[in-house]
Amino acid sequence: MNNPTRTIISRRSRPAKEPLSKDIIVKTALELLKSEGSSGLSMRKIAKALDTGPSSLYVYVTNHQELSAFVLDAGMESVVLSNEEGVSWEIRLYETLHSYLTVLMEFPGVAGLALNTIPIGPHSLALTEYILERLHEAGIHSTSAAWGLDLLMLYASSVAFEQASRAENGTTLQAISASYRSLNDKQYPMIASLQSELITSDGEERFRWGLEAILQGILQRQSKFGI
Amino acid sequence: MNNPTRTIISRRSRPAKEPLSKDIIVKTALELLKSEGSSGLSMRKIAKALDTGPSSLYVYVTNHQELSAFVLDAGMESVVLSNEEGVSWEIRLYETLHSYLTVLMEFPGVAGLALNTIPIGPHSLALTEYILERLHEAGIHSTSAAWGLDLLMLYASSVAFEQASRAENGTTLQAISASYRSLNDKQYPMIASLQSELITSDGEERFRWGLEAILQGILQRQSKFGI
DNA sequence: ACCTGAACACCGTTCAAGT
DNA sequence: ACCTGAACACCGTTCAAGT
Repeated sequence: MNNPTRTIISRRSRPAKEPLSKDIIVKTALELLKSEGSSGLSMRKIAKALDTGPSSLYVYVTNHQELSAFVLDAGMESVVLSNEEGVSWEIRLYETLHSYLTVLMEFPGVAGLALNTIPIGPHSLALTEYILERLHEAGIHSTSAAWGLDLLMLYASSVAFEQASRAENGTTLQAISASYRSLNDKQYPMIASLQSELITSDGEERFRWGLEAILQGILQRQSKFGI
Repeated sequence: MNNPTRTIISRRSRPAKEPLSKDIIVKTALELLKSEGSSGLSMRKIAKALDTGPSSLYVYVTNHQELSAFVLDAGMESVVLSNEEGVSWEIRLYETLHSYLTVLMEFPGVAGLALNTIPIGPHSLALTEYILERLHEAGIHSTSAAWGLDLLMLYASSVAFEQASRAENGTTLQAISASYRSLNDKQYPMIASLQSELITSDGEERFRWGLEAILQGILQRQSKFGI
């Protein structure tokens, strides 16, 4: 098959422009999202990055919202489903959701999509399946498992969304603490007395705290009511 | 001072246009949000509703984001802080957060703002103070109270946001259940087996379930670690 | 079958000019 | 001090026209 006389068949001179495809559109969109934040996810910018006009994209994607759903799922590809041997379901769940959070924060804008979009792409489904497996291991079944899944993903997504959108808006912690400090402590005594606790933000520890609170809540509700 | 000869001084003929003010801008914006969804919250539409050009708004508001923050707080005015006598902190908290959820869903778009924006307006602060009071009653203090507050508000806001944005996108429950039904149950056995539970959606009951799970989680973490 | 240009109906924001 | 018009730099989407 490998005829030596045809050695220099050379890469057949590629057309100046590679043809478009859903795949490279989604990939380009994801890169733009990473480099420019959620304003990078615009039909026009994606088109420009691909050296074409916005109308060209509509051959591969029916509208901006559908593209967003694809981008979300593509982003989910890099979530690591923790699968070490001999590690408790709880730790594996935490590690995985932490990875999910990290991915969402790496691509600002994807977090918004995660709340907007029904996660039915293959990578999202893999994550969903994984979480349900861990809950099953924990003895959480049926309605508790379904609603618990929802609660856990909602938690991680909204933490990421809150974080990302405040970062994009340039909301500094200082601005928040300044506004709390200026409060009338007669009118808002609880807020005033909890000032420093409200501002504290080791994100990592806080995220874990919330996750464990939710998990314990789910477990306890289940054992109490046997739902 | 009241000279009878000047009786018919009459309401001095008002100018054809009432002067603008931050107040009526915010009120108009809130109405548009209610009637048109989150796309109603645009400088141009608000201006048109006030029969002026968009540039006029910038006298009273520095930009769209600041206006959004005002609108969010104005929306919070109608949250009912449950204050019946002899009712447990838990029920009062549930009722109040349910009212918060209802308000957020009545104004689609406000839910997004609640996640975007630091809630430092007077009505938001009143709600914050109220929740901290109830947590205090429940014996939840310090870091647990601060983080618990955050978790509860994040929960209600994100449930509303998810609901509202799916409503705006026209995502039907049927679409979701159809996509779950079409799944390969070898690849996603857990999802397949929990199909009906995943789709179930008595919003009310589900919201309450999540809220109680979170509260129990907070209470238990506190008693366990004494944070 | 795919790509393009031009157009339509929108955005937020600025700024010189008017009263 | 307030309001206006016009402009700038953006959006998503459509559609007739080209290859």
